[in-house]
Amino acid sequence: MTGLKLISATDTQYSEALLRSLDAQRKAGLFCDVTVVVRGRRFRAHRSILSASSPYFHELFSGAADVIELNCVKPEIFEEVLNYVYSSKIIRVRSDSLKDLIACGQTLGVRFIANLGIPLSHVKGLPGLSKDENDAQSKALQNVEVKKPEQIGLCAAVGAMPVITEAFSLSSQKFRKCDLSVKEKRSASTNERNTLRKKAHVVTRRQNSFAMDTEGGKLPLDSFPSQAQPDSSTLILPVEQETPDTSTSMPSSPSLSSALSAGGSCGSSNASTLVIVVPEEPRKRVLSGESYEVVGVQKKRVTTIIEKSSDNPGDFKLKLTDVWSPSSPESVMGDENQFEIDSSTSSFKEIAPDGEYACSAFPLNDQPGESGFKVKRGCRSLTSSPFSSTRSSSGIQQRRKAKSRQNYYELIMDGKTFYVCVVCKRSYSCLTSLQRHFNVHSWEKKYPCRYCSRVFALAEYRTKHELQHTGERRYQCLLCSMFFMNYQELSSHCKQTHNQHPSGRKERRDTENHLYRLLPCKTLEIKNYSSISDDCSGIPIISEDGRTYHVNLEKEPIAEPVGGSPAQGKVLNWDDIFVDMGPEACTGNSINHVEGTPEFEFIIPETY
DNA sequence: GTGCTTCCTGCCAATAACG
DNA sequence: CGTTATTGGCAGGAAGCAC
Repeated sequence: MTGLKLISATDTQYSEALLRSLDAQRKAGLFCDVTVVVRGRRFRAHRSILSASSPYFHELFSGAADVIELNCVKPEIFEEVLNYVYSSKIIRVRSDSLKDLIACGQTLGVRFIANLGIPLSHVKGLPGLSKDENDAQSKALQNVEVKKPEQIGLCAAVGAMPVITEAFSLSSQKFRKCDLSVKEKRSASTNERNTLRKKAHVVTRRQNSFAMDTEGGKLPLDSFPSQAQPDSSTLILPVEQETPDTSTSMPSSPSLSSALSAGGSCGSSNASTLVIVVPEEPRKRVLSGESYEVVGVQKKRVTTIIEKSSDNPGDFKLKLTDVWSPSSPESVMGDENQFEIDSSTSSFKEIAPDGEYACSAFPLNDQPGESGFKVKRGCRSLTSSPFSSTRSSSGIQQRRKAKSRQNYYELIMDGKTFYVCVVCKRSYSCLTSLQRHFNVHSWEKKYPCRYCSRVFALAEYRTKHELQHTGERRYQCLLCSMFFMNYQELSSHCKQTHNQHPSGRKERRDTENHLYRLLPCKTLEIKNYSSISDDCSGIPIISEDGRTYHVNLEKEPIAEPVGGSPAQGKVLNWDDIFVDMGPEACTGNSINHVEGTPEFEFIIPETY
């Protein structure tokens, strides 16, 4: 029985290729079995595709309808929806049509399009979005034209549960209205939807297909449209994922149209550029070798209005970015796919370095075994393009990001990119800051103190902590020659004793005339920290999450400051380290380096 | 309220890894 | 060897906490 393994393989390009093939068939009129007539304009399509993408059509096609007349939307809007259904991309849309597009997506239950109208306010730390401003903006966004889920039938009681509303009713008179607590709040938008809905007329539809009962009834789980397995007897409105689980969390999506209309409410300046993060359903991926699933791998689609065209005020560009992101730091790396939509052209610009749409030319990850093949790094095709220069520079970034773990969302506002932690939604202007921060969540690396049992998530925390053990005072006030252990002590001293800022600055940006000097850190000259890794040598340590680590004390000896022989051949003694230790430096049980116990205490930050 | 400690994050330099 | 990615130190503010 040895040597037998179950092999799983996933063709990650299949779905993309299949969709392209179906789209080609649609455009060629091949095998189309349904016609949608929108204000006299006919659209041929495949019943199964529409029904799988839209609960609206699913209900309609539950009957025997071959021809559907749909007058509640504009033909050009429906064409965009249809393009999305067959390509997963929004190819071209004018900003003044976006509201209609979102409304159409909500009406038809096309989640991606409907979710374009979810507020920005859930992203923390954005400039100009303080707590109060966040609240204010949230309130402001509720007043704009975009219909948030709660405004169209989502009440607090149901939370993230899908809600049956009359949103998909073709004739609202035939159905009872939802008795929801937020009735008043949604009234305005509901009326608007009713207006749209009443315009709709279906030539053929299944009888009683829109019956619903929300009075005390348990609402069905939403599964549309990505995992379209709708209950044939109900219609389900796609709703925002509220308060996502941190393990599979995704930030709530900012509102495209809200931001468009709100304009300068986001940030200090009138925002001409903003980004929308639209989450999709977490996907499960099967890795080879063992038949286990990585749950929580997420695909984020970042939609960016790059700029408004100066020529046509109504035109804008959309940049869509797909980011496959593992929720776990041990998960596979993701890739990132971008393309840019230019409203003034019929084509879109690729920003990704891939020759094809990024997702088709670049597997979901390049780890062997994931999909049966491996894309060698740097070998992705770079086809000639009029935007080659842009592609080149962004391609570098793409490759960087692809190499790094994608534990973030990108958020672009006013041309500035922010990186949002998928766990805590903090935003960072520097990707390195976020990557460093993420270890607070993942604890992928652990930084144990050499003198006690504490372990830190950041190397800097450990360094500062160890300075307390050694008592080294590196900060010297130049006015009174006193030494201090850290900047905070120095700063406090300068302000209290000398009534000056330690930088000696007159202005905030003045970096000259420091009132202190910083001595080299002797503590850190004792190199080769012990580290925790997955190496099987060394002392095994079982962390609180049940994983086993090994501390290699042979390779990375625990420092022995007293008479020890530090690495790198430099002999240090306490006189080299201590400036003025004093009795208080050894208080408590902080120093136990003699024992060198490998049983670390994991210090979980409160913010974790 | 005050003082101390810890945490956070933009910025930057050093180092490692890669092609 | 040049470029890119990673790591970690520093500044300085904010938050938390004890008193």
